[in-house]
Amino acid sequence: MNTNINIVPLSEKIADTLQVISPSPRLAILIAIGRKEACVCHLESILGWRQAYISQHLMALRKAEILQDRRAGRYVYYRVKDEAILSLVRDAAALSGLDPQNVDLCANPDPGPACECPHCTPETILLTLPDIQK
Amino acid sequence: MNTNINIVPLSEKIADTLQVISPSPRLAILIAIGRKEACVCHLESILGWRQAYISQHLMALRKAEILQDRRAGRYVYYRVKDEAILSLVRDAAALSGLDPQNVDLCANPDPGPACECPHCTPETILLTLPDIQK
DNA sequence: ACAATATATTCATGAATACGAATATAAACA
DNA sequence: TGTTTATATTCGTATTCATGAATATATTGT
Repeated sequence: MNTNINIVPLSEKIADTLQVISPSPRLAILIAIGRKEACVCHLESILGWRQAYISQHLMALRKAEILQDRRAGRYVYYRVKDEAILSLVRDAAALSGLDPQNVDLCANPDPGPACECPHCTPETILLTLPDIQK
Repeated sequence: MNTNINIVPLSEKIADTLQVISPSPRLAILIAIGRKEACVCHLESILGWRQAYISQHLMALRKAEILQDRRAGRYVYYRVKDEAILSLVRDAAALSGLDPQNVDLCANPDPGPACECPHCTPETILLTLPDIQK
């Protein structure tokens, strides 16, 4: 069967997507977001990286239309547009000799008290918290 | 549930695999090989690239244990060790807005008369062919 | 032994990427 | 309005990668 599809342009298009997500900081961000949404301070707390560094990678992922952002006041929440990305990351984990379930287990963990966004600390709780790390 | 799995080393391990396969020349090679095996001149014929260029990428894929090689006289045949790699490439194609079936349709096409390896031109046919492009 | 063919490997150079530092922008607070 | 907080963006530099050119190695043919 003769096709009009040429391998070279096909693989270039596939490469465009894979090369956006394959740097490890971006994989970490995608896994950290998981199937929920997360804000930048959330990601800072989970990953322990500088805000500007995270923002740079968010910018690349946003530009590639892999992430969708939603602003709520000062906070910006990011969500993975297509869960197939996460599925692909799990498959890549399996290929790397890892248990794909570990990717799910890592996904969007509780960042703990370091993250004070409304998402993690609803107002009613925030008002009662002592002044920590301020 | 608290896990011992840290996102950062997990994503670094996944990145190791994804970064080996995500350059478009390597994707093209993996697709060209498909679920069969192919030799270097086969790939030359299909992809239209220089032999040394293809060999460099084959070396990287071999080093990452993604490809398995088999020598038959002068000819070296390459095969994709784990079909999950091809599955992942198909998924990446879908994410890139392509029809994953197109990846299968491209896989290991007939290279035509340019490839004279025993694989493509069994001896009985080779003996009867006129002297073309020699 | 030498030549031809198939393939692998190394090195140099230019391009692309990674990341830190600095700074800009937006929204809320005093 | 100015300050604070959350986040985005730009630029520079070091590092890594991509690829061409040259060459080395392995096998077969004469």
